[in-house]
Amino acid sequence: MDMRTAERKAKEKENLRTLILQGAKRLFLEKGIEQTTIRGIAEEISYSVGTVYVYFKDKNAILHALHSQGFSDLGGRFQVLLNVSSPMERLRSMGRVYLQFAAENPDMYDLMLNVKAPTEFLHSIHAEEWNEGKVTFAALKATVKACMDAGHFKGHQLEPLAFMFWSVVHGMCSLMTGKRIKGVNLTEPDAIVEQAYNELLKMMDQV
Amino acid sequence: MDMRTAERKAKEKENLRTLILQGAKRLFLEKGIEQTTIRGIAEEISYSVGTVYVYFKDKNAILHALHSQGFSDLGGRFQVLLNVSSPMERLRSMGRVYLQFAAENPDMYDLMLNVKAPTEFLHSIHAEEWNEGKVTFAALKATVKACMDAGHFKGHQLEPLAFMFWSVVHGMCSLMTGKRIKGVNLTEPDAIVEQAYNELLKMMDQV
DNA sequence: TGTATTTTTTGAACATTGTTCATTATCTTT
DNA sequence: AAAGATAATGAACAATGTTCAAAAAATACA
Repeated sequence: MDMRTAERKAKEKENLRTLILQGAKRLFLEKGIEQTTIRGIAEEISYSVGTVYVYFKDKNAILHALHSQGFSDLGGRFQVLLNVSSPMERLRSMGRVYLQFAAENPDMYDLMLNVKAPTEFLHSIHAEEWNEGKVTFAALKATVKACMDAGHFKGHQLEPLAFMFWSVVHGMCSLMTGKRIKGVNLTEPDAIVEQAYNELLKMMDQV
Repeated sequence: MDMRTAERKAKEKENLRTLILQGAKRLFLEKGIEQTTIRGIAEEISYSVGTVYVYFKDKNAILHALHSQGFSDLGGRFQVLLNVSSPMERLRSMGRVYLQFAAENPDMYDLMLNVKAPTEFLHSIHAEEWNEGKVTFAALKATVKACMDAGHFKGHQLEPLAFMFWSVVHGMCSLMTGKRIKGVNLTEPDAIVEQAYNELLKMMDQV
């Protein structure tokens, strides 16, 4: 096959792949994850069901690709925080950014950290590592380490402490996106989350 | 209808209802939530599919009933802790009990706090309150309040603080049951969770 | 340019799911 | 024992993920 046509074909392939992903994301954000069907995606982009399966092994592969996009987005927001010089302020900002990301993209957050499909996809291709999670957690750990290097969190261990911070904000996001707060509390979910995060910051200040 | 036969029939109805639930739970714990089908449940207890629908509106109703059982179990474990007189020690124990419950019953925990079906059931019957969650959170709030009454957590607000505590332990449980830790960390999930909880306790001590 | 080969796309077909409801079977009353 | 009420049934339906032989389109070659 001609060199240049090969290149073009590769590009067309990549384009169709992203087209499928775009259609999937559109449906996914519009109608929710359960209501996003392969047939729906195919119709959305005016291709047949079979074509979708040429570009993606199965539905889990599509959801995994979308989940990766979500982490890429979140990672980009974390990058911006490198401008914040004070490690403690950077850590506080990371939490706020994380909470805001989940509040703005609840379905995406759900897909990234609650839905089983993405990790099941990893399992199906015999990948035992979860890169997106590793990278995100590494960013958090680096920030916590900088705090400790600056003299904070004396008597604490880096990794468990970082995991604890992740757990707090993830727990809040999970309860929020899962609509578990609404049924329990009278106040607005967003408000209680913000207040709760401030309680954490208060505690952190005293350490 | 005869009074006593009416009673007997009511009892039989109740029995079949719990039989269905038992079968559902057995399948659910054995093969996971996705693989638990109405047909499977019916076969498990040697009844027909139609019968299941006589006793439960739909699949969500069954999953909601199981989720309620889970909260009932957890609530029972919390009751035991009323024997712990020190409010702070009671609070610490509640966290441990919560973490242990999730570690011992990961699928149940998932159903109780991650899976959408139970809350969707509530929505379908136009119930805006989530009783199981309310009761559980109330128990936590009461304990935190006792701590504050005893002079702890000065300068903190009850409800946001309690929600923050819930978020930490729930976040840990969610990351654990969702198998999000394994792909990120080399150490054992159980170990990092225990260490992270200890980091939280350290922080709480200094407040 | 016309034909052969390779690549891409298609959609009918299958298995499995939740759900419904007319029919059948069982039990209760008279 | 017959009539009436209650309970259980499972065939049928619509929707889903998935497969794969066939058709269509693109490319290579003469």
